[in-house]
Amino acid sequence: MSKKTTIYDIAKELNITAATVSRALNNNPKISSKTKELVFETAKKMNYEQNKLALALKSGKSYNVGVIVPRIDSNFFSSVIRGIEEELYPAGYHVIICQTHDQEELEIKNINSLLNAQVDGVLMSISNGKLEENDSFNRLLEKNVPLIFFDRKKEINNVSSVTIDDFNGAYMATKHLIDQGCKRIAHLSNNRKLEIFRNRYLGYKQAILDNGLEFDENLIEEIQSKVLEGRSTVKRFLEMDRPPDAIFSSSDFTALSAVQEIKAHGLKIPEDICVVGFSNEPFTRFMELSITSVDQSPKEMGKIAAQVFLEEVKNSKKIKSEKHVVLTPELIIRKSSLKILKNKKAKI
Amino acid sequence: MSKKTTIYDIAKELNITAATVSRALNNNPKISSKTKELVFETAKKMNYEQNKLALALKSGKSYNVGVIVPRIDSNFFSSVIRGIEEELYPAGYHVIICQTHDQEELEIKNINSLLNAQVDGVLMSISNGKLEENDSFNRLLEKNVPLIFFDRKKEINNVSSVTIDDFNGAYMATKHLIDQGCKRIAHLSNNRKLEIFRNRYLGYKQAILDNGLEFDENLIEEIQSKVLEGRSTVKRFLEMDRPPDAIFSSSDFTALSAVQEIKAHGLKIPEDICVVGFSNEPFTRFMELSITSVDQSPKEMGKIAAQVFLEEVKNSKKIKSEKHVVLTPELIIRKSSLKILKNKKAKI
DNA sequence: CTGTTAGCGCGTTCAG
DNA sequence: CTGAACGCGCTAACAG
Repeated sequence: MSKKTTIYDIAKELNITAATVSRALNNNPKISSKTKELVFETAKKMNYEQNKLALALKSGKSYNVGVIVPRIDSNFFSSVIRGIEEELYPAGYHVIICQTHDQEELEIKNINSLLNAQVDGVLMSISNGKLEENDSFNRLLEKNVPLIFFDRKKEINNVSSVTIDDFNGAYMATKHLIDQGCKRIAHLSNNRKLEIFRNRYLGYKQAILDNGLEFDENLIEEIQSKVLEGRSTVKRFLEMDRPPDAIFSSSDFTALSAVQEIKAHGLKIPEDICVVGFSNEPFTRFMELSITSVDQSPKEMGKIAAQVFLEEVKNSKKIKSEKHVVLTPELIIRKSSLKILKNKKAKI
Repeated sequence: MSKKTTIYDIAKELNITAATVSRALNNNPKISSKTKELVFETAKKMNYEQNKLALALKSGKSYNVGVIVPRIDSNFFSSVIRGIEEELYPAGYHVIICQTHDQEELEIKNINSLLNAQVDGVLMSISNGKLEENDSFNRLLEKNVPLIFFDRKKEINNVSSVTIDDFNGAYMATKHLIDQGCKRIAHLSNNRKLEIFRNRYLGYKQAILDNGLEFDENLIEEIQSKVLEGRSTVKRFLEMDRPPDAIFSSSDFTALSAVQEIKAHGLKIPEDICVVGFSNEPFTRFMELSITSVDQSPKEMGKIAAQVFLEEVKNSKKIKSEKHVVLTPELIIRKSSLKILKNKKAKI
């Protein structure tokens, strides 16, 4: 109701200029401490609050940062966001969260909207599209809007990224299955045009080869990470002449569907077949049959992505240089893959 | 890199005034269609894009709307948000999502931040705090920022809300358990200072009383909706002299913990004890032992909340009037409570 | 140390 | 139908 008080109001109150008030409020050293005090006092008294919009117009900065993720209802992404928030709020930034639902058109729309909202930067995990000639990234770069990828990245000049070592995570997971005595390990993959899934595939493959197991293309399938779609693939696996004795999934959600399908077939986990997922979603721990998974320290990832952004903003004048942070994944071993007791160090 | 083109640039290009350009762009009827065409053409040619910040400063509108939820990694809230987005994006608004993590201090901080960001409205589901003398809501109202509650609301003058009929949802769920032959139905409640949990409690109670069952206070416990906290309570229930034969939980997450604890005790679901949750989170469907739950049509809820907001903005001059939309919940019956085959209509 | 002036980009009178 | 001028709230440049 009551009109917002501006620096002019408090200037009039004190018989000084708005400029002086502005300087005082910004702690400009050229202002006498007396007037500063006075200004701060009456500012408080009059319930003054800085108009961010005017500041934004003037400075060209909106203090808004866009975060684009495939979806927010996976613990991985919501945790990354949490990390970003924790780092960015104290720095005075706001976070605008957008979802692509893995649709490229939405991704482009989101980028345009954020550009339109004059965001100071964009932190994103790219969507699962064809990705061939999507130039929306370039539009960001043209406008000099810092862009930082996390998790799902793409190689672009001058664009920094924060990821985990997906190759190694997959390698560890597969090696663990091999250590458990598994000989035919299937892999539920995902769109391998995305680096993360390609790297998980490669890590899996390397572990197979390094350990003298047979590498069988038939045991690999590229599916969407939807719970239901995974089941048919697993069904096919189980009905093979030589079915797998383990499944390494590049997603916890497909790992879940694998568990369901395996049980439906009357097989036992981990006795008949072991299962390992990826992401360490909370449900993998809470299930009665807990699922082994690879943790990606998502909150940490978000924090670091935010830090990289803040640095880029600070050094905006200097020549941009890419920064690529790679976090180390951790294998969380649970029931779904634990055939052998830890201390036995069995050798099959 | 290249300076953004403004209406001045395109004015100079055409030897007219910025004002004319502005009017043309806004389809002001007083502009000749010829100049309009011309303006639109060159605007496109010069890659003109409206500076929202300037517009915001001028109009006092930021075209940003704040959405505050306890957390985003529950399907319920992320679906509500999805609904809000679908309604608000086409109207030119952006959505800033904030999480309270059920901490009142964060709630207050979020409101202040949003206020600071000059949002045009706030849609929120209140947090699980003491809630006694929290005046941050009033600060919104004082500044005439439309506030709309969804799901978790609070009675405040001039504040609209969108909720489901929690009483009835709980009543239906409890009645269903009674129809299944259950006689001692426990209730996992939650902070009953929040209307939703109070109403679910009341619906449960009413169903018990209406059907001549014994209402036993010992079978009710007010817990946080954390998976782990629930287990100890269920443990206590199961170790009673006369343990319950059903559990109605006001949250799917505690329902999940109940299932785990019951299984750990070697009891069978639904034969020995039935379980019903609330919210219809996806995992209730995907679990091997699927859980009966009450669906809250979250996306619909989000859409309606957004519509109510848009209306309030449109009629900002008129006297504000509260609007309270109450959606009808739906009981989704699954394995965890299905003792009796549907068609038998048994009567115990 | 502080006042004056100007401009960020837009919409909106008020004239013509 | 269109131009000139102003103001939104703030900061930065230039004076003094």
